[in-house]
Amino acid sequence: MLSLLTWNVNSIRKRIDGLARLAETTNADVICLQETKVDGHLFPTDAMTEIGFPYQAIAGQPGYNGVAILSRWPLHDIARIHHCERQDARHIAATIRPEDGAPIDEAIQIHSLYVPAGGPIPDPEANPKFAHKLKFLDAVADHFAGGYGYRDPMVLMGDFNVAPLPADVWDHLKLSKIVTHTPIEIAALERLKRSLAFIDVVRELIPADDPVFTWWSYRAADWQAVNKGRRLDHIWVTPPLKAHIAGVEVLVDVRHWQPPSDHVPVLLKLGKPPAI
DNA sequence: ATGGTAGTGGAACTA
Repeated sequence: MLSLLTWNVNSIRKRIDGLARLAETTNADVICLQETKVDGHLFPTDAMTEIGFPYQAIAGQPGYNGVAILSRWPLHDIARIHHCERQDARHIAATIRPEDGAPIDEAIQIHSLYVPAGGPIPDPEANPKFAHKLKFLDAVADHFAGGYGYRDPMVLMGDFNVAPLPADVWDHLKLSKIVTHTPIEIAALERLKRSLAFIDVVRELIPADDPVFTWWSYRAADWQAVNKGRRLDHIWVTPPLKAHIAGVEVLVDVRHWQPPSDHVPVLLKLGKPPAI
């Protein structure tokens, strides 16, 4: 069994205790992080090694963005990927291999992705941040379509900043013109999904009509009572891994841990496919 | 249509 977890930490330096607790409670083999908000030389390398993740692929910048992959197993072919002619640290990939002892049959490529939030106005003409978000989603789709095949075992996880289904937000009608849930973004996310025939693991196991949220704004005093959440964080796999999906969990309780990120982790367990 | 909070870095920006 291989456990992979994704979490937008909103500053890794504020979430070291939370990551230690997650390492203990989930036995994750691999953790993909987004919004580490730290440049490389200030990344808490030693702290992450101490909690069980000596292998680290990091891409950082001061103050904003920042992605990483932490692993109990060696990481190969680390790639810091840039889109839209920017140097933003939003996409990093690495491969784990069975010959290193990882509990997998074949090498798996793992991607940690942080899609731009897109600003408040859902109009690419009026809002350059929203235009960037749409272009970024297309660029990632082109990157996958051009450089990989859907037969490659791959896990793509991270903060995609889009809640595609009606049950991925607290009120579909109220949010249909709100950035993260507009039709134009959802269409761009669907194009990305089709680039490698990705499978949305959470919706593979949880009925499409069941509300699932991974993010609650900091600005609600009692986030749980109000429960105005959205499913912005996702785990997708390519078709070869579909039969290996052994479980998925949104760790909602982590939103209570102090001090909290506004996002919660999502956990995927991959096992051997059932014998036929 | 506004404001509510968190984080970085030490003001203004991003989310």
